[in-house]
This record gives sequence, structure tokens and C-alpha cells, in this order.
Amino acid sequence: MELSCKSEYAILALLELAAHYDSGEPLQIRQIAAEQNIPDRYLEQLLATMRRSGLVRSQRGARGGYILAREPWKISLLDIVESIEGLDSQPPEPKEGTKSVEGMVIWEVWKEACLAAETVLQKHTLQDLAEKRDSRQQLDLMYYI
Amino acid sequence: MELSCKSEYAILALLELAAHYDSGEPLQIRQIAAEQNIPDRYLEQLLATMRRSGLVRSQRGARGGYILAREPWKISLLDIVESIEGLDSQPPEPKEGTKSVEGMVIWEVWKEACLAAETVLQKHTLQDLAEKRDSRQQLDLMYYI
DNA sequence: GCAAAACCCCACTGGAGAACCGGGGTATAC
DNA sequence: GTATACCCCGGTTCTCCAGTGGGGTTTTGC
Repeated sequence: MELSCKSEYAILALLELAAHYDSGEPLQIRQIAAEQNIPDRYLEQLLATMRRSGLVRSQRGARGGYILAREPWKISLLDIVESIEGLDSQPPEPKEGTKSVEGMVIWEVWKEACLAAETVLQKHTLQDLAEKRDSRQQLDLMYYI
Repeated sequence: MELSCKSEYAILALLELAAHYDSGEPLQIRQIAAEQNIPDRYLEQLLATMRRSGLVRSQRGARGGYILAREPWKISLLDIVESIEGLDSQPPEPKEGTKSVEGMVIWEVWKEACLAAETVLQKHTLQDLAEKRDSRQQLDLMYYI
């Protein structure tokens, strides 16, 4: 129920990749990190994780970097969070075979709550987020004038 | 997005208190702990926290113990989790005044997801849970026969 | 070729919180 | 006035997050 720094970094990085997606050119860790104020050595790990999940692809060597594996409207926030947070969703049962009826019932309700949250995250894609950001910036600009 | 052991212990304890609510007599930590397989010294801390949140009342001295502060259908799982998990919900902004537009947009979506989960938790009261448990036990019994 | 640019992998640290355990204090019923 | 409970405070162990560092490997461009 809390937004870890990790996940936020990951989303910010993918937003950056989404912005450069049309160019077809890979973006380097350094550039992303500089643009979004993320420690680059840390971001490296997150991108590696997301590469293993198939969210991004990497190009090694000089002129290399990262590219989104699919279009920005096909990547949801749930995809990102699940990739980063790993298998820490749905613990099948808290302790070893407690199997108390109470425990089961509690766990089912919790699962329902998680599902509700995940549904929300699934509805928002990178594309959506970028659009939200743009219209927000437009709004800020109007205020400024 | 994960059910801490803490919260589950708390819910189990309150379920026990709910079962004995009609008697009007307080339940001791030891009994609750024994019934639900919870380390008693740990449960003590959780009950103390929930007392400070006004979920339960305590009776000191011999023949003392804990009682629900209100009826079981007036206590939701959200009440319990918020009491136990404390102020760890809604961090106003991740870092000190980052104020990046991206960060704000992400945070708003996250807040929406949290709200969805909390709504689910709010809908389930101790009463509901107890009934769910009872019907589940009935079902298990039928299977056994 | 070869050097620079980039990703890749592994390991380590410091701090925070979870899940406990233990000691002693304090109120209350009998 | 004593046994029975809650009450408060502190320490311990363990795991995870956030971030750093060292040493590889692959690829581009000269």
C-alpha cells in the first residue's frame, strides 16, 4: 500500500523512454538519470530488472541504451510495478500451512482489495500518463501567463 | 500492497473479541494469543496501539482484559489496518519538494489505486468477516460428512 | 585492431522497519 | 495485600530498500 521509491523511479524512466520512442533510437541510462534526477547506478539495476521482465530491450556497446519493448499505450503502470516489486504480490499464505479458517477469510478480502488497486493501475498506460503530464504542463503555463 | 503479519494478527485478535462481545466480559491477551497462535508479548503491543486509536478499551487489574470499543458491525478492516499501519498511508510527496510534474501525476494515480483498495477494506466489517468464517466452516463440515 | 562507450553482473553498506523477547511498573478485584 | 492483569520502555535479529563500487563484456566508430 505504499509507493516505493523504486517503482517511482522505474515509471519516471519509462516515461522518458516513451517520450523518445518515436525516434527509434535507444536512450542511455545516463541521460535518463540526469533528466529525472535518479542515481544512475541504481537506475541501472531497475532497468536490468525490467529488461528481464520484457518491458524494455537493451542495446549493448557504444551508441547503445534502452528502448521500450512495445508501444507506450501497451505498457500499464501495473506492468511496471509488478516487474519492479517482483513476486512480492499475492503471498499465498502468511505462515507455513496455518490454514485457519479466519486466516483464509482475511486473505481473501485482502486479495480483493489488492485486485481493486491493481485494476486501477492497469487502466493507466505510459501513454495516458504522458498525456496527463502534458495537459498539466499546459495548465501550469496558462497560470503563469 | 502487502498484508503485514502485524495487521493480520490485529484482525484475528479483534475477530476473537467480536465473538465474545455479547458476553460483555473482557478477554485477556493470553487467551486471544493462545486461541489464534499469536506471540502474546507481540499482541500486547498491537492491542495497545488499537486502544490508543479507540478501537478497543482495556480493563486493568485482575479479571481485566480487552473489549471492543464499539459493535462488531461498526469496525471495518480499514479501521484496523489504518490503526496498526499508522501514518504510513498517503506520503504527501516522496522526496523533499521534488515537484516534478511527472512525480505529481504518478502520485495521483497511486492515490487513486490506494483509495480503491481502501474502499474494499472499508466495506468489510468484523461482523461480515465473522459471518463469512461461519458459513465457510459450515461448508467444510458438509464436505467432511 | 583498438579504444571508448555503453550495458552487465556481483557484492557491499547504512538505515528503517518488522517481529519478537524481557524487565520492571501500575492499577484493580477478591 | 496479593495475585492478576494491563502498561511502558528498551533491546535483538532479520529482511528489505536505497545507493555505491568494482570489475567484466559487447559494440560502435575510427
